[in-house]
Amino acid sequence: MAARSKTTILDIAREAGVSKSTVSLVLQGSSLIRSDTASKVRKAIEETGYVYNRGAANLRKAYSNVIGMVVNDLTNPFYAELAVGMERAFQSASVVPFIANTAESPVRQEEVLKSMLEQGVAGLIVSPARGTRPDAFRQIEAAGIPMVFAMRRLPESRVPVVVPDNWRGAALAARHLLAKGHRRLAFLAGSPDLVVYRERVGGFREACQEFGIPASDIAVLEGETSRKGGMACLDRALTAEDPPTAALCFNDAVAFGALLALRRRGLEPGRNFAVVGFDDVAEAEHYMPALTSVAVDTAGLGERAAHMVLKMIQSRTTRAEDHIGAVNLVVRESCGPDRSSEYDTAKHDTPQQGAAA
Amino acid sequence: MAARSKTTILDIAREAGVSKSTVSLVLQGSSLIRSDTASKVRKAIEETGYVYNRGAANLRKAYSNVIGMVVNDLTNPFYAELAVGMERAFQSASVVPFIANTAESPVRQEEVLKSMLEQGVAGLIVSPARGTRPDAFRQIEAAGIPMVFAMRRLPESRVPVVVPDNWRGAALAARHLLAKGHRRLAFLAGSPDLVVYRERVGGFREACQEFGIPASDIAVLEGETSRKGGMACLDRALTAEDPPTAALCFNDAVAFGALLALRRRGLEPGRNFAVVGFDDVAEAEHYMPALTSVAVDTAGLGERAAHMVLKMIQSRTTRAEDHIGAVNLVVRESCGPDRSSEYDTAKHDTPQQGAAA
DNA sequence: CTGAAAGCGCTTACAG
DNA sequence: CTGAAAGCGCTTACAG
Repeated sequence: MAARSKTTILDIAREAGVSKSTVSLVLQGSSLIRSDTASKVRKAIEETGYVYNRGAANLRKAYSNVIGMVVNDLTNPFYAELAVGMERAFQSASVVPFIANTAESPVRQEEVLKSMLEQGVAGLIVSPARGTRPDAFRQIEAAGIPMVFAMRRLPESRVPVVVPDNWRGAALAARHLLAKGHRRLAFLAGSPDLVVYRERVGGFREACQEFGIPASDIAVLEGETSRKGGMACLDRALTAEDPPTAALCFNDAVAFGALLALRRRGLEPGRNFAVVGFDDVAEAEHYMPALTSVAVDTAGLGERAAHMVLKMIQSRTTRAEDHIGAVNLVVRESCGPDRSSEYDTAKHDTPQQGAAA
Repeated sequence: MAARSKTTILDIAREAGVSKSTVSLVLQGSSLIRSDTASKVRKAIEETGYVYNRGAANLRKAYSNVIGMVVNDLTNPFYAELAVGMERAFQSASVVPFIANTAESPVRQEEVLKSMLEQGVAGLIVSPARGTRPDAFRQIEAAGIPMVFAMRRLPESRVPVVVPDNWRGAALAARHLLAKGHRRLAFLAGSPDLVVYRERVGGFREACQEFGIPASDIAVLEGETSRKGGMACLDRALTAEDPPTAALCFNDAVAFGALLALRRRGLEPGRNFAVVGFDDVAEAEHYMPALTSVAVDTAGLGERAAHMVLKMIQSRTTRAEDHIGAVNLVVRESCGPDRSSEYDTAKHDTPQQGAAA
């Protein structure tokens, strides 16, 4: 009801019997102010219910304490976990992260970016929407605002990225399948417009090659990177004349879809067909069967990205070294009997031989 | 690299050969400006890469176009869906929603709220963190900032809320179970510090009473409202001496946990034990077995909340009428053979009789 | 239709 | 240690 309170530092200066400069100084925790003066001021602040106007301060100081995170699909638990990691890192630094969702729309992304720019963000973490044009970030870059890409990179961009080691993760997963004796493999869902996809397929192909699998024995099926896409891809894979016996999925959502499609066809995942996911979202562990997946330490990557922008802001640069996060394969039940072992990056530098059935 | 570009309206005024008032006017789309003057100005804006400084504008105009959404757990897909609904509504109005996550921590919530306040938000949508103190929003209220609570309400608060009809949803679900012949029921997870919990348990109890079930035959088990909590609660329920045959779960996450625990004990959900969830998150449909759940139209509720604040801001009030959203039971497989019917609110105003087995 | 002037709430040299 | 003054980038009456 009350009209928006308009208490300003001038009011509290009057209240405390000092000048507004003094108030400003105590607000900033300056050591120039005598402690009894400071507490007098703080008392006045308390009593009047004064609210600091950060916008006015930023206008004068010419920098802000808000950092934007723009995420391509908040509905995917994966990105929510990423956001949580970023927030954790920002919490200690006294910056406020604001999250915005683009729902995988480049148009929406443009609006969101413009808002953030106008709002005067000090830095940006973005996971670009699918189909983002190369010049979508031109204005941000022209303004010299520190930015890092998380989880996704743009083909020819010089913006620093924080991504998992997609290539190796996929290779790890494929080797696992190959070591279990599978010789006809499929890669399910995704499409080449995503760099991630190209990396994952690359690792997958490399591993197959190491095991001497002819290219004709592997199926790379494009499709939506969702549960639905996974179902569709699996169905397509199985209708081939010489169908695969195992699949590496673009991500966990796709894997869940594949598992479901298998069940619908009366096949038992892990027995009749092996599936591996990618990302290792929280749900993977509790799925039925529990999903073997490539863990990427999502929240850790989020934190990393956060620290990266923070550092860039501090050192006034828009460049930084890419961070490629370690991955490891978490073996559960979706590829057959649980051998209760975790294959990690280190152990899998080289392909596992001699495990062909 | 480039230092933050400092182009101001004064620069573009000079560039276009007009006064800065004129520039400001075209920026606001005023019809006072002749169209050729306007296009001259727009051209200058284009060329200089000018970025509107919304902070400065807000300072002068004394209002802002940002609305804060503070959410208690972004990791729960349910809240992500809610956020998506809100964003959809804001997209048309030219306001920018900024999402912040409190991770169910009242301390974090306080920080976030303070930030939003200092940032000068025009309005707020919040889903209060668990354990929020009654006076947590005092400062927001004192400042007269329009605010609505979404999904959760605080015991004695006068802040308008947008929530689903928890009571009826729970009653619907319980009647479904009772109509299928179950006579020993359990309510799984949650705790009375959440108003939602009290409402859902209330509806559950009411339905049981309608069917003449003695209070001694129903078990209300408190617990964490997560997958893990669901597993624990189900285990506890089944170790009772006269165990229940069906359970209504606090939410879908709990239900997924219960389903899993059932499987672990060698029981088949839907055959040996019936379970119903609450919220009907996207995953419910694709679960194994597909989960019968109370649908609450999450995104719709989010939109509703968004429109509510928008309207409050416009009419300069902090009061509005509560919105209690309709619910309906989506019957799938987790309570036994799919009868491929949907029970909706209307059909279930009264309990279903005569279906006892 | 357009320009000159004041002011939003803060911070920052600059004196004292 | 504290006060008076200028200025951050915009908008808004007010003249013309």
